[in-house]
Amino acid sequence: MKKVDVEQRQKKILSAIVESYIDTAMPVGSRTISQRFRWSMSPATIRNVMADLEEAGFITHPHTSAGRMPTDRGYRLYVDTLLDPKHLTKEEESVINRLLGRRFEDFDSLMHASSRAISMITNVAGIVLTPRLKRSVFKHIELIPIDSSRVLAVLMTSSGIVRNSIMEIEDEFSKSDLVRISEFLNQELGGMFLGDIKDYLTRRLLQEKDSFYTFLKKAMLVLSIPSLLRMEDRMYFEGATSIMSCPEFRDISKARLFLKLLDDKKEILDLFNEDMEKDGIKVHIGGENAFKYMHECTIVTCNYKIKHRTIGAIGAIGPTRMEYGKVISAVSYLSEVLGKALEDLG
Amino acid sequence: MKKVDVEQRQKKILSAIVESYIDTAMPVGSRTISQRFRWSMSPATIRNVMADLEEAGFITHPHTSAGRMPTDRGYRLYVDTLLDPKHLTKEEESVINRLLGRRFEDFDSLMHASSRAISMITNVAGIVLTPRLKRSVFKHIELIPIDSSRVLAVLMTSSGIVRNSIMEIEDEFSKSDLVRISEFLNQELGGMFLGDIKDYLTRRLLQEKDSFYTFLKKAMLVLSIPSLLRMEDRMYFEGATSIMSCPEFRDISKARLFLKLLDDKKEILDLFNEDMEKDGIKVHIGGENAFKYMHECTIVTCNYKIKHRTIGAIGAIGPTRMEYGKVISAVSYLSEVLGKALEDLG
DNA sequence: AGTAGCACTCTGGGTGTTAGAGTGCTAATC
DNA sequence: GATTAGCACTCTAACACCCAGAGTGCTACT
Repeated sequence: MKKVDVEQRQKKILSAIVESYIDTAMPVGSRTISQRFRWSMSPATIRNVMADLEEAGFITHPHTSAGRMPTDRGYRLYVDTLLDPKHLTKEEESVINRLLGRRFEDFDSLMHASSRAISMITNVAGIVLTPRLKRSVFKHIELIPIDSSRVLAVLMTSSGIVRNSIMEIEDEFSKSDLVRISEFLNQELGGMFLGDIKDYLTRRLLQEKDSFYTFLKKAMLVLSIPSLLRMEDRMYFEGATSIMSCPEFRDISKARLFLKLLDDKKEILDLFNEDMEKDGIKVHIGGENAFKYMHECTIVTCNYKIKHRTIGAIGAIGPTRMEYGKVISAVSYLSEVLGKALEDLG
Repeated sequence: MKKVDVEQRQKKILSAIVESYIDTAMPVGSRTISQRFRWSMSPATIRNVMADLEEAGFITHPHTSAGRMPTDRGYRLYVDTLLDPKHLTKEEESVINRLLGRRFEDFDSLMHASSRAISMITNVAGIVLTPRLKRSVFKHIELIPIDSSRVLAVLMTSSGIVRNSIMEIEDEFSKSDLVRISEFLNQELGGMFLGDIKDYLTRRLLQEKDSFYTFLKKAMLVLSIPSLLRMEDRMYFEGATSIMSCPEFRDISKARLFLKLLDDKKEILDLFNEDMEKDGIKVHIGGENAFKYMHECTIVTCNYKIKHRTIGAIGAIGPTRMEYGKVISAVSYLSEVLGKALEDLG
């Protein structure tokens, strides 16, 4: 890898190219730049600089007589060092406030609203991951007998997520069992991360004997209800339409590929989950993504927190040619708003 | 409106045109038909018949020297009287069984699986509406105090839908209130349709006095928790990708319109809700739809039932040129499967 | 170092042409 | 009288072709 030492003027011009290209989706020529921007340099000079930039791998041209466009590396440099932090405009903030300002009484619509807000502001697709259950804190469980063979279990986390599931029981629980079990669980597990519970109970189990042992066993059975503690992987998604108006999707097969990517949620999920480990905005540009379908996309993610603890992720996905400044600030801002809204909800 | 009296041979040929067009997406000429089908008629004869069919409004041609393609009216006649009921193939049934054969412990994935099944079999988009809450029967309500100012309400219907919501209370409920209220509601409302509850309680309210009056008021307050009894209008949707491979969406602007239609769920929802009133398969072809964005689409819907009572709807949406036979049988079959699965789930 | 000039290259849009598919009509045939 | 063959006509889709315009790279000049 060559050392990256791009002097001031080159940076300026790269910036100009990236921004112009993001704006128009057309390869930009030396003339355009020398006109569009004030600092006086003749097209010829700019051409020389461009040649350097091209050699360094920051830009290419699709054919000899075309203007230049950024490569992934070009975008990368731009995002990392050239992009001046953009603030959301008044209108954009008002969009967010309109969509997220009200008090949400349910979870689902909050998620929807968030992803919609991203897509509306940035014109790329917005994605919101539900808070990871395993990162949530146990608050309360309630076991409600429905009939002789079934129990409704309701689990609540301290961040206000409520999950419920109906559970078949085959005589193994008496009514008093249920009461004791829920009391036990509520006492023992309060404040514990859901992800840690299983281990904890297993450890306890090894220490106990006889009657309490079987009791504990039953209690664990309750928590093993698949859909109750299953690590939720839902993904809220909005904006497939608006993204289709990008000129890059003029070619229908490209559009189809993109839609396919969105369909195949697993890969996206993995990426988000991985990113969640780190704090702040993460940007994955085109070929940097391992997954081949993402090679023409950029994905921006950001974790969101409840009470200073990362609990989920939010992001945007669109063509490499996206308005990085706007997308990054929108995602970043919304991650905060969402966190707050979730705290309120809980 | 002309009287529709299309003699046998015309019907046969219309059928052939529709089927061939559905198959190839190309206007079909007289030669094609005379070759593709065995009954021996010369292209010339067929042309004459075609001219009649065209005059009657069942087919058109895009320009003089092109073959014929069905009009909406043509499709309509085909669907209503010419289509022989198609059975799903072994593979198709196995797709359904694979996707829906297992026992679902949660509602969400069942809905997803159903819409996915439709889209996989038919190659058009599958849509499933969640069971309408107002058509569901009250089974049980549980009020769980969370802290001094909040209560978690969990509502269960006899079809196994569980809805929960957190409710702010400002001192108006004591703990014993909550117990009494839930006992009261559970006794009084069992077996009642959720849609009828509000009226019922209001009527009761008028008859009562004093202390019981205020009690009832409180009870009603509980049930008015917006997200608890809000008539759920969620829609599960699958198959935007596969539908994009239809040749009609070669033109990106058409594709965009279609995606827009899918985005704007309200119109679709209205249609489904209306259709739910009637039993069985409903087919809306192109221009028959009131909503302009649907003019190039066909929507097939079918109600589904739990214990012989219609509770929701399922359907498919795609370009007018869809495989009507397959779509209709798939939707119809899945409505039954889904109903059964929901009964199991409950 | 920066710039002007120039030859060169490549694309995209427009035009012209043609083969082929399909029709409608008329006249011949069963 | 219904069917068919034949023929003139029409329209499209595909291809070749050309040309203006945009943009480059290089060289020579300031």
